[in-house]
Amino acid sequence: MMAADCLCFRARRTSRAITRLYDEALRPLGVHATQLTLLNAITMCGAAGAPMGRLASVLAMDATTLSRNLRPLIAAKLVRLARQPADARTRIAKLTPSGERLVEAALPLWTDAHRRVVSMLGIETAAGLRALLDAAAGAAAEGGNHPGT
Amino acid sequence: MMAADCLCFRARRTSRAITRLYDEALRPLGVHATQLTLLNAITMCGAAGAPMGRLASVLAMDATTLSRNLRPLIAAKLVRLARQPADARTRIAKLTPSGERLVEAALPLWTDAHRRVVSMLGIETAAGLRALLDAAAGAAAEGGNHPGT
DNA sequence: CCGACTTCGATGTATATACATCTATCATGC
DNA sequence: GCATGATAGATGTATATACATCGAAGTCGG
Repeated sequence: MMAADCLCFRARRTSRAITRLYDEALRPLGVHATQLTLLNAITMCGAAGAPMGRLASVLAMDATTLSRNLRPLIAAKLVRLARQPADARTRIAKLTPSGERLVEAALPLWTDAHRRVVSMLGIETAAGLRALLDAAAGAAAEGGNHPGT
Repeated sequence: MMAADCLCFRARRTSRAITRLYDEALRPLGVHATQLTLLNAITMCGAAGAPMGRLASVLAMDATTLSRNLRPLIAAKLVRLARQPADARTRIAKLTPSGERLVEAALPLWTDAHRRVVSMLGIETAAGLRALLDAAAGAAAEGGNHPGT
């Protein structure tokens, strides 16, 4: 139990390293891995669009961070914010046609980056890491803050 | 093999969540987890001080990022940069007495955060995550870039 | 010695992240 | 209908991160 054991340090170090690899693979398209992640998250929220709050929750990201991260994507016309008649406070993020095209175009580059990372880590390490990162995110979502429960 | 499997997304999501927990624990001292990590890394490079290049390598961090991250610590007089007579290009980061006191004062807060995170994840998950994050960092250091080898 | 090349770190610029706070809107009780 | 409190996002400010580039300093062949 000393500072060298720090999980925060390790999590950040690995996240930096992995992000650099994905960024490198995506460079031909001019998007960062974080941005593609956001576009994918919006896609996976379905055709009805992704309310900001839900997106932030899915990404385990502060809502204000999400707000800021959407800016360059909106400026690049990859995402647009729609209002919801039922509640004028909520904003729904949706991909524009350009955004959809970008996500499609990025898929092979992403697949390549994924393959490289997995082959670098080894299949078992990669699978284990994936599972544990999910477990950690799940535990954080449970124990971190559940104001309702 | 689809975008939902993304290791980059998972690594970043977990890093955000864990960082928030450590930041919260360290708030009474007014330092961020990233900053304490940097101070610890300098400490662990020994009494002779930590050359920037080596620090960046240990942290798997871009050298320019390290340069930027040191700024607030230098401004807060927790770190100072020393020159090396042998090579006027290199800069050696050293803790000031305040910096050393802060590291000591942070230890119990860090320990508490660590305990909380481990108990939230479960001991086995935490240990596995730690091991795999190390393995990933090692693999990245090996395969990511070794211009000399 | 000097010019070419390399190496170390810093700077310009842009995005990523989050806390404190603000504004606008909604829901509720009266 | 209206005051009050709650909720959804946005903004101010500060740090974190990295690519492209720059400047200073070392190395080395001539």
